Amino acid sequence: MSEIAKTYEPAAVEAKWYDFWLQHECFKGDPARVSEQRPAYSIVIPPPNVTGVLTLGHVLNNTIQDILARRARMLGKEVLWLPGTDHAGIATQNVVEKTLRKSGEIKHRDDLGREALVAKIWEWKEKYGGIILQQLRALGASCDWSRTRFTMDEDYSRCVSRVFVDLYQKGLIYRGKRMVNWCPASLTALSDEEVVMKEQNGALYYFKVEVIEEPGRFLTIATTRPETIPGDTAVAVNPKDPRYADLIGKHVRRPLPLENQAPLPILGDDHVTFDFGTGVLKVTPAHDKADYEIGQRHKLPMIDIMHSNGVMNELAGADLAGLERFAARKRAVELLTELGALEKEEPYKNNVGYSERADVPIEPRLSEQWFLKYPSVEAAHQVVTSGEMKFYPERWAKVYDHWLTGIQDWCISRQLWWGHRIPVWYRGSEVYCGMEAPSGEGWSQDPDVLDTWFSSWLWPFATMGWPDKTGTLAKFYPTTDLVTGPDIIFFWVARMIMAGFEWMGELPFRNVYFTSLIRDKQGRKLSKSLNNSPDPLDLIAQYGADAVRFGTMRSAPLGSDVTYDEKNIELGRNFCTKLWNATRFRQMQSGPIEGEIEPKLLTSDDKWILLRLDGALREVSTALDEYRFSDAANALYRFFWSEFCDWYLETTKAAFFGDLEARKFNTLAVMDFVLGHTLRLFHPFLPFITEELWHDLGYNDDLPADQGGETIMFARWPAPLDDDFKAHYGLTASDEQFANAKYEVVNHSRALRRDFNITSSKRVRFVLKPSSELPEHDAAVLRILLNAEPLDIVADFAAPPGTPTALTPLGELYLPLEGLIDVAAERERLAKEIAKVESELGKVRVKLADENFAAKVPAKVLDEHRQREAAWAEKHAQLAKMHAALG
RNA sequence: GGGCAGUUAGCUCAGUGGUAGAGCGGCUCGUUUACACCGAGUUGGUCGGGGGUUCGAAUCCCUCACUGCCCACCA
Repeated sequence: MSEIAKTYEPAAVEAKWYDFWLQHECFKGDPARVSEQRPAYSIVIPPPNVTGVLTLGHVLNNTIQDILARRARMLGKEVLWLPGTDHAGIATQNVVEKTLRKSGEIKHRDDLGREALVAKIWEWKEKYGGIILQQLRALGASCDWSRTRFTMDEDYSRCVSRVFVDLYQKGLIYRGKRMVNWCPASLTALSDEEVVMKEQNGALYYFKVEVIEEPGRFLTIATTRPETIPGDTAVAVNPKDPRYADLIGKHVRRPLPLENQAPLPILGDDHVTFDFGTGVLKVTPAHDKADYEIGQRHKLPMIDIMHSNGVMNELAGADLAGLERFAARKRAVELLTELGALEKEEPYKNNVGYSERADVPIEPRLSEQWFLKYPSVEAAHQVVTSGEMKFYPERWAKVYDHWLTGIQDWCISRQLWWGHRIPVWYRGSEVYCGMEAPSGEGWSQDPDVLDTWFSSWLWPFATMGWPDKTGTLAKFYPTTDLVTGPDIIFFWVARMIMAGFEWMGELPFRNVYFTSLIRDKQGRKLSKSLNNSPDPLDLIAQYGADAVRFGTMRSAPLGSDVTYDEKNIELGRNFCTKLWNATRFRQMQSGPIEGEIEPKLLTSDDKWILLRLDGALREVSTALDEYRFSDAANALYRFFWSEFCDWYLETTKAAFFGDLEARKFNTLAVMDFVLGHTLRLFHPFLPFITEELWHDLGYNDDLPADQGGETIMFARWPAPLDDDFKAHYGLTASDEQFANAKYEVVNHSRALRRDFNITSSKRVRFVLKPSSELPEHDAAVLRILLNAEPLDIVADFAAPPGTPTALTPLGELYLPLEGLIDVAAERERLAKEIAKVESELGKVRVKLADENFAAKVPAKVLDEHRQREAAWAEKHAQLAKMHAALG
């Protein structure tokens, strides 16, 4: 308990409490504590790249995880939120190589060689890796840092080898010469998922070739890649195509290169479509996936005309050899033109596969690689379609299903140095696969490393001590929730599910929450290169971590993208300030109090706010149960600002500043009840400020440590108010209605002030002619909310004609203006009011007059319309009477 | 080419059959002691177009348009 400062200074408060939590080991997940009474809740962080720095995407993702983890703790669960980083093979090697080149240390990785470069990357990792984990602390992430893992930790690496060997022995991993996606920039094979399609403005080139058996007869072929002509080994047409069917089995003369005049056979293949280009396809089995398959079907030779870096080799012919592939394309077109073979060139848009990392077009290339036939596909498929594992939003299940249905073998080897080395050794024609090097002389290990995702897919259990299934793994696996971006649903989520079934015999997590994508105001993804991605640490420094968290949560709905707007963060900051000041107001009235709420002394306002609190408790819990974080945040915002501050707090002033001293204690007790619930309800969203205020108000002092005595982190999650509670305190719907009616009187008074230009700060006399007796407290509240001096409650008030009047649910409210009475003006004002009422009344009456309506509408709706009509009609009658009284 | 989202106030978005909403912005007024990072009031919408179902449609159905994302071996 200490005095709340005038303004909230997030930086100091955040550092103080984060240190406190760490010192008290509040984030620790201990399997020994798990029991039936204390169930486990676990979540593994999607490991960011070691090279990563915090982005708004991470803020969104990790705030959600933190909310889930903190709420689970408050619900009395033993929580493990396990953090860590991913070695991110290709990305990290690129970053470090680039750094070394920039500093002039090397020109090329070969300058260092494999071992030295890997050592350098490790050095770099120790120094800069994990910056992002430090940054997550600034956000308030309650990860169990003592369990931080890295995908290249020694025991993690053993897990990777173990599953490789296992899969190899099961016959699911094989080595083969296949067409793969080759990245000519990174000089490695890639998986299908690492290739992104991009639309290109290219050209379609039409060139002709002569049929050898029928001199003078030419075929025209359309291609986007004329530079691959030297690699052609056939020409294909559809056998059902009447234009060309007779040519199958004959040959054409190869147009390029000039020195290779070996004829190309014309063959029939169903893959060829009639209506694309000319219906004649050049077949280049070594440089196109589809052509490769045609080649296989027809046993065509393959001519690889390119080096691995995309430069044409000597098989491309003297004219093209040595040229980079796109330069070669230009040259090939020139050559075709010179030969008179080029018929035309049309602009053409097509999709080209790009290397996701290096952002260059990939080259289909035949090479020796390791492949994996995915394991446990059926189980992974079933668990989602059956609904045992739930996706949020649900529609991702369909995407997942579709991918799993058409799944191809996974190319898992990479020609890189940074990563898990493939656990296979060769000696002559002998091959050995094992976790350790084979004994004996002359063995050499496969030089390739594994795809990064081949280690990431083990994350949920390899981080928990697998293959030892006791301890952590026994208690915390399967994890409860996974929170990640939909962009890695195939890369990571799907594969983790398979791995979970394959090695744990069980799903790895029960629920998957896919986060929104954050875009800028122009709808673009946030990215470094566009420089449209604000640094979350700057935002935290400027607005406070809670503000960033709350602003982000409030604006990120389940299931759709969000547009980033700093205004949202600002709103978060304003909200924290509001929370701070409202709490300060409580403290200014009194220090901590002893004792309970006295039911008999509850006012209609007290009952109203308790019922509104109940509504908020239900709304927030339900929303969180359904992973609707923005709805939960909005409910909190609305409750606290629009209900607690705007109305309830103002009514308490009747007790605190008015002449009803007797109610002061009870009002404090109600405030403490509401604030105590509110702070706990807010804690997962706003961990720092709630912890600070919890202590400042002294709410921690009378609770034992495991109920939030030392920290709000372990305070009980507030349950909705039950029926016993409501009965005990006499909370009924009619109390709520009465309070609402009272607040409506206030709204009417404000409208009157507006109409007669009386500012809200000016104290004026109001007279209420009550329709029923008004309790003393409510009169006092009205006096304060109306800013009336005095507020006369006069049952038989006879207002001078022309006195501004409003009809309220509690009676007629008068604004007697001495010397300012203007009968004509008041008559006009009433006429306007009447017109409005008549319009509403008319609308309802039109509906009710419709025979169809009355006959077909449900009774409930009909009833509701009749009530509405009656209400408007009554109002209309009263207004008309007042209008008539003015003469 | 296939699939999935979305289109509501100037902006960002709620609203799944019954009186169109919130926040921000704009405008007006206000330093009444929790808060000007505030309070009070006010201004903004033929709910993308067209058709249909219904007593009644932002909401259900059909269709079109536009935007975004995912999947796909027409070179």
